[in-house]
Amino acid sequence: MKLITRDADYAIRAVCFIAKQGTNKVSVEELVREMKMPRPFLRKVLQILNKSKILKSYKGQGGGFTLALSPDKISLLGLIEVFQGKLKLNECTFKKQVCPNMRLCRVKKKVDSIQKFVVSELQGITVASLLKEGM
Amino acid sequence: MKLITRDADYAIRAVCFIAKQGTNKVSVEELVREMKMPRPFLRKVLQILNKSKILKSYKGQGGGFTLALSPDKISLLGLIEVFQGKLKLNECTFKKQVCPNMRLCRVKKKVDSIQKFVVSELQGITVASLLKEGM
DNA sequence: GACAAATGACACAAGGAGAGTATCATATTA
DNA sequence: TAATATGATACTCTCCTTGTGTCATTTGTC
Repeated sequence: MKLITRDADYAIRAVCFIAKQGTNKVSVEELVREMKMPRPFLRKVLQILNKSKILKSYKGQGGGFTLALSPDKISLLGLIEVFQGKLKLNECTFKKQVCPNMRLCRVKKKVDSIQKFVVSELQGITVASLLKEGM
Repeated sequence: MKLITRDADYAIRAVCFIAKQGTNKVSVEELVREMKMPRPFLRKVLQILNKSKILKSYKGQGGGFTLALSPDKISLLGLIEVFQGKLKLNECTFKKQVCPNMRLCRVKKKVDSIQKFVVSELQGITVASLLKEGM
């Protein structure tokens, strides 16, 4: 059970690195050298981050990526959800057909509260806060 | 991201039902009728619960399953870990080769603390507590 | 003892998700 | 216009989830 999948993990590291470079564009080449990730996979990750408007991309010679948002506006939760969809620990594997008492289900209620905690924790961690402590 | 996989979910419901029947043996037939789970899959789930000494099985005519432990000794965490292995949210997808600063990694630290919370919450929910509130 | 009724032990299979690759199209700028 | 970036997209490979199916073994009843 992974809370953070590989692509999300790559994304976190890449975004932190890009954030550190400020307004300087960072190319895929640079990231590959620096972080030793598989090039094609990283490219896909960056493209997704671009589409979801967390990064801004520049094509052509001298192109690359910069942040599209300020580092304190990018949370771990946000990055995770870009790749894994909305964080849901509480989805019942049985839909209505099997489990008629969804509202009363104590298991679901407990998992709901766990989920709330996890979401709020992940929301509180921003790229800015990660950089501050020297990642 | 599922916290509780399907087999663990089946297990929780089956164990609760069996617990309600006290010392009476419960057969697969009965469980299938009652809970509408696929028969062969449920059989597998029950066999696993038997092997991990949460249930006790009785072969032959009139056989079935009873609890091997008292309901307050069976936690949600225990049931989940039988099927999904030790609950670990905090395993870094990068081992040492890529991520040299495992100890300093703030992401890992945060996830560690989230994991501790989740584990302790799930440990606190027992079959006894589920039954008390009328599952 | 024979038979029926239960569980035990496996081996197999379909489907999807995670992780990664490969190729061509498009934009930029020197 | 050629070189250098990213964009779009389709494909592969493997493992995990969610099952199914078959035969063996045990046990209670007639």
